[in-house]
Amino acid sequence: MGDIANQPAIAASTPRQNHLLAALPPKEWDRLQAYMELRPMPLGHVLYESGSTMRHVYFPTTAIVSLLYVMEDGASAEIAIVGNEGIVGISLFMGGETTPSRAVVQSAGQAYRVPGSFLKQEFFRAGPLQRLLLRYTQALITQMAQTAVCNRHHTVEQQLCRWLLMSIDRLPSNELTMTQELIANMLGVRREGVTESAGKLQKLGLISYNRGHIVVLDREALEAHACECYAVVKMEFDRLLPITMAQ
Amino acid sequence: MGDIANQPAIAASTPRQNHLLAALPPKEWDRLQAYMELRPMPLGHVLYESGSTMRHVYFPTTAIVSLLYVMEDGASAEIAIVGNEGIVGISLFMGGETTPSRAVVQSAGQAYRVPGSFLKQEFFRAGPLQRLLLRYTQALITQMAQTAVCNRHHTVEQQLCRWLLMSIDRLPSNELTMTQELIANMLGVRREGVTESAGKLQKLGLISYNRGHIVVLDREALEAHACECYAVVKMEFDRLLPITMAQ
DNA sequence: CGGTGTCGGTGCGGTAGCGTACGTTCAGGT
DNA sequence: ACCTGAACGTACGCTACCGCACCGACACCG
Repeated sequence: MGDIANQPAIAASTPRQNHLLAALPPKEWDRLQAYMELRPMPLGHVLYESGSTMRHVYFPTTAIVSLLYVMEDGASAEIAIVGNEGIVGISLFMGGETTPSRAVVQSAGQAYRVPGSFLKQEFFRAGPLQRLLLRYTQALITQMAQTAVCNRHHTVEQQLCRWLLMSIDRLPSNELTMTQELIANMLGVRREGVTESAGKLQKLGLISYNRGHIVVLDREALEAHACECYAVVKMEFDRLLPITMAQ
Repeated sequence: MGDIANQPAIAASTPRQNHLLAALPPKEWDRLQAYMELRPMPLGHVLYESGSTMRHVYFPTTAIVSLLYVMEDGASAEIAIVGNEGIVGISLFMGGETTPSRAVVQSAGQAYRVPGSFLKQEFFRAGPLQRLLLRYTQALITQMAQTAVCNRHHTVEQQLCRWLLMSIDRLPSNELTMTQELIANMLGVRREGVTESAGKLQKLGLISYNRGHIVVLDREALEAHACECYAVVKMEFDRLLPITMAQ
């Protein structure tokens, strides 16, 4: 549709599409810029494996990355989701270097890559970058906490609504490319459960989907259908990271 | 039993019982000491209400604090658990000042209280204290992430085992005072569910309980009964915070 | 000593989601 | 044009857990 109009040329990302990068003051920004490298993020690409040492951090612009925990028996569950509002690889500056979870590209796009050692060095200047990253980390913590609550108390249908909303919030349009099987992996439920819930949402006219292509038709109704978890996390992100500057 | 021998007098806490405080170098420690105040932590006491501004942080010594999310309909779920290995109130130095969750004393004891403004100031010296707190925060993140996974995939019985293990890890003995009703609130399940699982564990000889008094009889078997989540979190805490110094 | 409230045990119908299995529809390749 | 495989639909028995209701046991208190 209007995608081409919205994204001139082949939509080469600009760093400022990432909200964290956009919020940096000029001086911090200048130092960082030299080390940034734009990288393609194909669907399914694994940025970090569980327990592996991280060498880079990533600032997504158009890509969406899922933080996923994979259990011994192969079952999985999404811990959090990171798009152009955030950064992948917080454990680098938090001090642990690794995490027990996996970072995998959930929606193809692009991200800026920065060497971990350099970001760490910048982080410990204890300036605006540090404050920004810490605030983001707190927002991420809220998201994880709410995921725990949601997993405990809410139905698959509610969780699907939340997940769809969180995803399109991180994309330029109201469409996303994602099979029901993949969504099931993220939510940690059966594929059939997603089929059923998605079918229900389609019948209600909230979404339409077709072979891995999902369009959100009625965003407001979808919000009404979701559990409170979506709103709680969104409000907390807006509160902690009000710097929703030039996209 | 040997409790009296282990805890001379009425067990007045010493600051170094908290692992984070114990790990501080002398200089940091000296600055902090003047601002610390030992506080009793009665069962059920609410340290922070969801969304309220935090004025202090707490370093538990003998108390255990639960980070609990309470939903609109009154249902609840534990997000994480903090004992003498940690600190309550990370959002103060992370930058958000508040969180959408509640901190409530799950096991009575004591904690050292420090004014938030002072801790924040110390944190931004970007020295050992900062590094320590950030590492702890990452460990906490792992705990929350694993809670999300556990809520998704594991049975009440497995979760109960995990919860018991995490609790006694933070206490000097293998006993804890906790009704099944309270445990149910923490796990976000029905009281009857806890009754059933606890009864099973008792029949197996892993624990014994009586009117709010639980004794872990066979720790190893309990670990074997728990899901992998317990071990994952424990290993991550040990890795990130190896400073398990003088208790 | 008996009353009252907390704590725990049990039972029963209802249901969301699981595991499994098998079908259908569509896209893309040779 | 056909074949293959990916994506989605449907159905069935099963289990864990919920909501509710009720009851017994013990502890503390007047």
